[in-house]
Amino acid sequence: GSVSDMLSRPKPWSKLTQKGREPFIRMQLWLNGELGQGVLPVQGHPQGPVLHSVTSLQDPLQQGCVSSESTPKTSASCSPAPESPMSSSESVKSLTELVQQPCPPIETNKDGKPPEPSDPPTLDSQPATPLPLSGHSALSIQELVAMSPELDTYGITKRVKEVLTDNNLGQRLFGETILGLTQGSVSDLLARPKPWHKLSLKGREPFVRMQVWLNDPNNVEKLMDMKRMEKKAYMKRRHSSVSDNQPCEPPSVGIDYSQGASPQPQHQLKKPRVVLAPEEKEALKRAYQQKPYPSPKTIEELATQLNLKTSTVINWFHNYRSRIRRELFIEEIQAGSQGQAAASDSPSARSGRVAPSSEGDSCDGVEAAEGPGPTTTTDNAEEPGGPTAAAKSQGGPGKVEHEERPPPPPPGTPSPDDTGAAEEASQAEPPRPPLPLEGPAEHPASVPNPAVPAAATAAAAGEDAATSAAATAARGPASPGTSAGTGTSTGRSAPTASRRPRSLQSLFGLPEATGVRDPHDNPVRKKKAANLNSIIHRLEKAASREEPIEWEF
DNA sequence: TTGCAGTCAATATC
DNA sequence: GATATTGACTGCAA
Repeated sequence: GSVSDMLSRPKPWSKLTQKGREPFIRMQLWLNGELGQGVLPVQGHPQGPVLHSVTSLQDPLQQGCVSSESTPKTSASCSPAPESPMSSSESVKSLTELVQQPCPPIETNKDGKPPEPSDPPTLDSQPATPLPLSGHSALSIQELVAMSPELDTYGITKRVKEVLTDNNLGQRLFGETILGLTQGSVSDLLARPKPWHKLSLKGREPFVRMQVWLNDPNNVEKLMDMKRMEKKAYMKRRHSSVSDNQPCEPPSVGIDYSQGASPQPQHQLKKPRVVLAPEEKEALKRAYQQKPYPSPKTIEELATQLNLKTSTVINWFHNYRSRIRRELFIEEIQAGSQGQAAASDSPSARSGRVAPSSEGDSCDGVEAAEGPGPTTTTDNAEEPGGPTAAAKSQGGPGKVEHEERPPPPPPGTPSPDDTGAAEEASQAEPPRPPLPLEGPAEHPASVPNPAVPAAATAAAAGEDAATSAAATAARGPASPGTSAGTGTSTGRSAPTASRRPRSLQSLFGLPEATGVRDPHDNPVRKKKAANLNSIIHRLEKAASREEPIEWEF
């Protein structure tokens, strides 16, 4: 709607606000074929080295960026379409420079304004996560992301972890300073990176930042500086509060409820965090096992029986589905890097070969071949074969076509209706059926994978290991080939990667980042893809047949 | 409206 | 104190 309006009734430049000018600049760049080429330093800081690159073309915007600094707090500034400057053609050059030269992650504060001691918040605190990346950088990073070649997320996080631990740098510092994310997010990201092709543009951002950071020869040094400054600030603050005889503020440098003088009300407004009891979780898992996508009614019942808010139940299901998916990605990666690293260029494989330094550790205990097991009722998820198998089986196809479909009937699973499950759940420790929650309860892989129910089923149904493996391996590249592709993100990435400018290559220069992805020149891969497609096709058919009965198991 | 991705931030665990 | 986990929230897309 906005586009339509803009295209049919463009306002004169002079009447546009800075923000309003943005789309036009984008259009102009797009027309020039420049959009995306120029990039600001990821860690763009006020005095970011490349800032100039953006100027020429859009002065106004440039200012916008600057001004945006005043509102950088909200993650919004960092999100999708922040006021960001565009980059001009020359920025391409800057981009390269940027990446090759030490980018100034934390500088901002260094000279200009060191992180306020007493107000450490400025930089670290505040959910102002995006602080580190003020306005312009925010946008540029997006461009960068858009043009970025396929990155080996697994390898990147691995290296980041190494660097951080080697240098005794914390996730919080790194996250807030370099990524603009909180510690929890960083932890999650580092521990469970999603494969590049599964990431949305926004989701890729942190990885691009990490890559750029890794390429910065002074990265560690800068973080160290930052760390020192923080410490100093903290000491100072502590000192002053002590001398003032006031209760110390929460030491957390980064948090700042203490902001302002009225933390009180805030505290009161805070809702206590809900913590689900183990039994409740188990019950939910069981319910999930039977119905990953419960109907509102079911949710209602579950909530009632577990004495939870329905929103809590809803959230739980959302989170659980999504986290399981993540787990599977990881397993897939591990399995892939171990199994067919050489054969495919799926992210997993790539991660294996890419990071030579890190190579070899990615996989452990994952048997390439799995027994009949993937879907055994009892789900020996803990087994090496279990998760792997699950991951594999669900690998590409499922996600591809049936991602959000109700999962296939868990093989062997009786078909109690969800209510029953809930009931069961409500009873503290009921003698429950051999559901996967048991031992491996926590093991996502043991649960029907929401992401790829169909595939899982297929696998269970007799997809041979090779096929499953193929699914996994072919996943990345194969998917695009598939009619459905791997979902939107994949669709996005592929084309992008293929037309990325050289400068970007240099940006992400590392061999692994070069996105050596040519699904086409690998016959094996093709074969696998074909295989996959046929599986998907069959599954689809089967699925549509089942639909009428509502996937009620 | 529903589901998802991405995050935050409180809390648990190491 | 650092890191991991997880319930909740936001924004977006179908």
